[in-house]
Amino acid sequence: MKRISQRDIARKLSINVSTVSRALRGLDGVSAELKRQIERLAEEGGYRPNPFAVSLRYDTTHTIGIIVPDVAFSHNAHIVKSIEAEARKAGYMSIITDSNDQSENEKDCVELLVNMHVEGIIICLSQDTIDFSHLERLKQAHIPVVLFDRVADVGLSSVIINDAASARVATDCLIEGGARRIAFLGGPNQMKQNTDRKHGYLEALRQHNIPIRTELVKCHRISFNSGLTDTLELLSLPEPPDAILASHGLLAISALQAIESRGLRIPDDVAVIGYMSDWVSEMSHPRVSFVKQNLKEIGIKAFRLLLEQMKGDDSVQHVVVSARLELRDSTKNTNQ
Amino acid sequence: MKRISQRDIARKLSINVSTVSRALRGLDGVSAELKRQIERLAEEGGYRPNPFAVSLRYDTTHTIGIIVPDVAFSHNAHIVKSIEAEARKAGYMSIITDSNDQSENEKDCVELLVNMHVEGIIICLSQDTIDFSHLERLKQAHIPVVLFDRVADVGLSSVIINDAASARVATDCLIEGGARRIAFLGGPNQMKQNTDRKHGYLEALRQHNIPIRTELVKCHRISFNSGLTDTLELLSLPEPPDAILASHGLLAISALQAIESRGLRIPDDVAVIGYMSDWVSEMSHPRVSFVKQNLKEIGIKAFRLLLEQMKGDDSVQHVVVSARLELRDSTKNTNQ
DNA sequence: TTGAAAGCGTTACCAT
DNA sequence: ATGGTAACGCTTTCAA
Repeated sequence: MKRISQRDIARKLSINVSTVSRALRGLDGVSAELKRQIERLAEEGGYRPNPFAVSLRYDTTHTIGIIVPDVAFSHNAHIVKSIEAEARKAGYMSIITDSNDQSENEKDCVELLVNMHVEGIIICLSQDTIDFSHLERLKQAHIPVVLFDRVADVGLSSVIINDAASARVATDCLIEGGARRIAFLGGPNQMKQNTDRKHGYLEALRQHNIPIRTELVKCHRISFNSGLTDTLELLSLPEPPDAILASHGLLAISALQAIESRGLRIPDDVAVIGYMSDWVSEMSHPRVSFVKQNLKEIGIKAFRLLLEQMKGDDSVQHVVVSARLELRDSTKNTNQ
Repeated sequence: MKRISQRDIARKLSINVSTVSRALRGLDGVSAELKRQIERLAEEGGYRPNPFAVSLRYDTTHTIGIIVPDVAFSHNAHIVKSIEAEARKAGYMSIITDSNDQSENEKDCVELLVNMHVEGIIICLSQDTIDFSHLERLKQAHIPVVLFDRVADVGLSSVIINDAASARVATDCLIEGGARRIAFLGGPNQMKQNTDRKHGYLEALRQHNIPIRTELVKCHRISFNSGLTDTLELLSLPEPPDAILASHGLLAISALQAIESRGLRIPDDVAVIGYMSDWVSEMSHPRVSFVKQNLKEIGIKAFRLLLEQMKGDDSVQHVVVSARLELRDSTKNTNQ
């Protein structure tokens, strides 16, 4: 019930706490005999150092904070898991918070983590974040921050994938498969991630001299329903698309359903490529060809960047983890 | 950079820390004028109470621990999210740990959380946990524990769904759809959850006077691959099943793929019902009829049970959150 | 209304 | 080899 402390052990042996402290940490300056006794009592009493006392003493919490839009979404969950594992290895605890993809909550998460005295924060921004004052405040307070996936140009270190290039490659692939009217299903335009991917898509069209049709570009709030609505609209166009590049797993899955609901075949009538996790692609039907992101690597890199900052390095670094196209059954190509 | 403390404020105003403490907490015994000054300095300096000092003082951490087999799996992620939200409302931080569905790691997680001095732990056991000594130790240490989903008869409070009944209803549904050779795809038999569901399944068969065929019951380690292997084996039987009840999302999805790979139709050749989250069912193809579990409710109930214990109530309670069948496209029935 | 001091558990430093 | 003490930031109790 009540936890045993060094003082308790000291009292039982009629010795001083400082001796207990030394013994328990294996420092010398304690006779072998006494050390044995102390260790036995600690063992019996189930002694655990009180991490709060230690934190207080050293003025260091060995804790980091993580903010994601939705931990329950496969992509984020895997990255969080990876960050957590890497942090643990380095002796850091992780506090995971969820912004529900809303900027409002995101600010609360920052507040919470700052209050908890975390030593650093890793953030994937909400899709509606346009005001970065909370990030500015972190910077001013010299709290290490690393952004990943959804980043912003605010002078903070970041880990992203090669968004533009991967979108270009994906679009190339669709073109090679014979598609000429390729739609882009993305998120809000304030997201740099989205504009980068869109630019990659547009660049591929340009290189192949395919005219850009603005009605084929749908950039709204990312959600299953908006993906469904947008795709149905696309399919109702006088000249509907023969391929869709979806920049988020939710959008890709909703596109699949919309296409199927219209009785169209994938990939014959409409080909699809999406950004998603292996598991979501594996589960989809037909299995969606996807931009495979090394989620584990993203997590590892993000934590390492944070660690450097926490150790005093104040350089701003941008890491790009390259993603590659994985062909499954929603595209016509079979090469690679 | 350096954080401002009450002492800093006190020094600037040449007053005592205790006065600052009282002012900042809105206790009376501080003149309005002085209080104003203190609050202004606190505001300016971005003062935050040091949670470690507070924890040390009150001997209370306001922190709970959560252990799940895999946070990246939709079902668990949603429950964790719910627990976390409910805990936050009550002023508790959550430390989320992942056992990777291995008993070995699960013990490490318990160790970690105990070291962190969490006030209570909510656990979903690993599928291979057969030794409960770590739970026993928690009980002896009077650390509040609540099990959910995968529980054990070790005298600890728990939150589960109506496993047996839901499996019986699901099996009934398959029978009503015309199935006579129904397979059960489950997890290891040491899991009470699994045996309960299996019993529900068997009971339904018995009630309908359908002979029990042991070759149709596959209870192995839960994984995508084992689900695939088991289903392929089932389909290779001289008399293959005409329906499958899968007790886990991974197993259901792998069954779908196995069935499809054999060129069989769902639900006409083989009907399927699975235990899974809404999102996994929604994403599957055909959309799997599923036992819908109120994940949010499970999380809320689990935390509330824990909270009661943390407040001193030492009664062991077992809560059942009832799940219901949701029909989609992998079964022939259209009623309900 | 304000101050002084003790204490939470731990560690570092200095003394013995 | 061991003890004593101060300090981390905060709250509480008692005294002024």
